[in-house]
Amino acid sequence: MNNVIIETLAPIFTIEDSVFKILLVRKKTEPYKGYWILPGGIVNDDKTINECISENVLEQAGIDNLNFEQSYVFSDLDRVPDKRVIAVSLISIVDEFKIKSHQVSTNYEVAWFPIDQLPKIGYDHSNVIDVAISQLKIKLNQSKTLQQIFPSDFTLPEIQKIYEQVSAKELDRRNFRKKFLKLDLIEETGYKAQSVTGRPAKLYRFKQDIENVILF
Amino acid sequence: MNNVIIETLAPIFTIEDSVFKILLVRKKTEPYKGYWILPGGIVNDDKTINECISENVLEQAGIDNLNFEQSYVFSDLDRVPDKRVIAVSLISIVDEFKIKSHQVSTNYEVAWFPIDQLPKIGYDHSNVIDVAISQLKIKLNQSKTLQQIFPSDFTLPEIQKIYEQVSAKELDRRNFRKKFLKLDLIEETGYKAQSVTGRPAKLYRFKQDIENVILF
DNA sequence: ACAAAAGTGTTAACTTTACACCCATGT
DNA sequence: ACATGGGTGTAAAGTTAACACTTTTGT
Repeated sequence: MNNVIIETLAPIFTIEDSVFKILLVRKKTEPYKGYWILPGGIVNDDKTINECISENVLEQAGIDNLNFEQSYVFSDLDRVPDKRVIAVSLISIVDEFKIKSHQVSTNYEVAWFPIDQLPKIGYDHSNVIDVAISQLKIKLNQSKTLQQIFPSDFTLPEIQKIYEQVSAKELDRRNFRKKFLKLDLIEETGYKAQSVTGRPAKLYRFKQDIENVILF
Repeated sequence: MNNVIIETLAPIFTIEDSVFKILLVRKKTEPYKGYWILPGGIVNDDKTINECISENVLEQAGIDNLNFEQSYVFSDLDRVPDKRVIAVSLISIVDEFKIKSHQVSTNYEVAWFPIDQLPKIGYDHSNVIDVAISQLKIKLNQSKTLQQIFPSDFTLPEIQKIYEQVSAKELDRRNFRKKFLKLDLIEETGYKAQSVTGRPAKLYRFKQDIENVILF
């Protein structure tokens, strides 16, 4: 006998003003009515897990064309009340610009939360989010992941702040710059960022067809 | 409607005489009768995926008390003929000594194959094995993984050969030795390996409670 | 002119690489 | 005694780490 249901869950991350954020949707029905949960849904027999999560994220969060990478499978017997549901979690990383220009409205209440200021989370999704965050930090050591967050212009201080958060220690600005530039992954755009205060930083972009190298 | 079945699959690796091997079982029934496949089985609603794979591996391969780490989820619609089966693959790494002293006989035909000399493989398990091998190579850069393969004595040339296979390039013996010893993970046992030819190598063991560091 | 953050260069410490000879064992 | 593979040291090149002053902008 086999009453196992399989669902997908999508921790979707972005960075806004050097703050890591995750997208959550508010649950409209019991159980956990009013709580925030990850987008996702049941896998039917005519869909792969990638098709399933893409459709659910579009329907619930209004974002299309994301890339997903497998995070982890959660199979505890009591992770969903009264049913046996195994969850496959799939991480996506999206840039600020894509969200602002492409996210469409849905029938769901959707919001981005800083990862250290999460609301009340339903089911075992706190656990799913914790696992995804620790994997996100590992992924951010790869140049291709960084490129997903910064497909267009960025400044070196912005990137430095990411690494200071990921490694939880401060880095020397001069050494960071030297090391990063030596990798030969990025080039100056010739433009400068808008400075809020202080000297404006140079804007850089990733070169085309970069290698996926370990950064730090 | 939901006719999705979930199964576990276990690529189990060991190293014998510096050769990477994987454990396979011969399928006794159609489809793929006579082909070799990974141990594993259907997940019922009263088992986590870890419980499921542990029981299946014990029953089929006769090995108990393995540690498993998630590899990947395979959800292509046609990966199993006539049914919709999603597979969760879980890698285990086991040492030669444990196999020889603890593996018990089962009703299955079981064998270890060098990973570059695989037999005829059933279902999509070639693909599952390929994914597992590439992840195994990444894992072998961690000290804890190496310790799983060498819980007791080993020689430095043995370990060097592993890295030469993983990185597909030759390393200098003197530099390898210096770098590895400097990590302060291992200690001399005072004994020497049996030499087939040439000077016998010193035997080392891992220290207790080592850090899980990146090796190369 | 001042506050705020970005940009830049040099030196010392450390790590990595390249390289050749001797040692312990079995035959 | 010889063949085979293991063990050892040193010097040059490259990388990382430590450190302070100047520049550009907004107010």
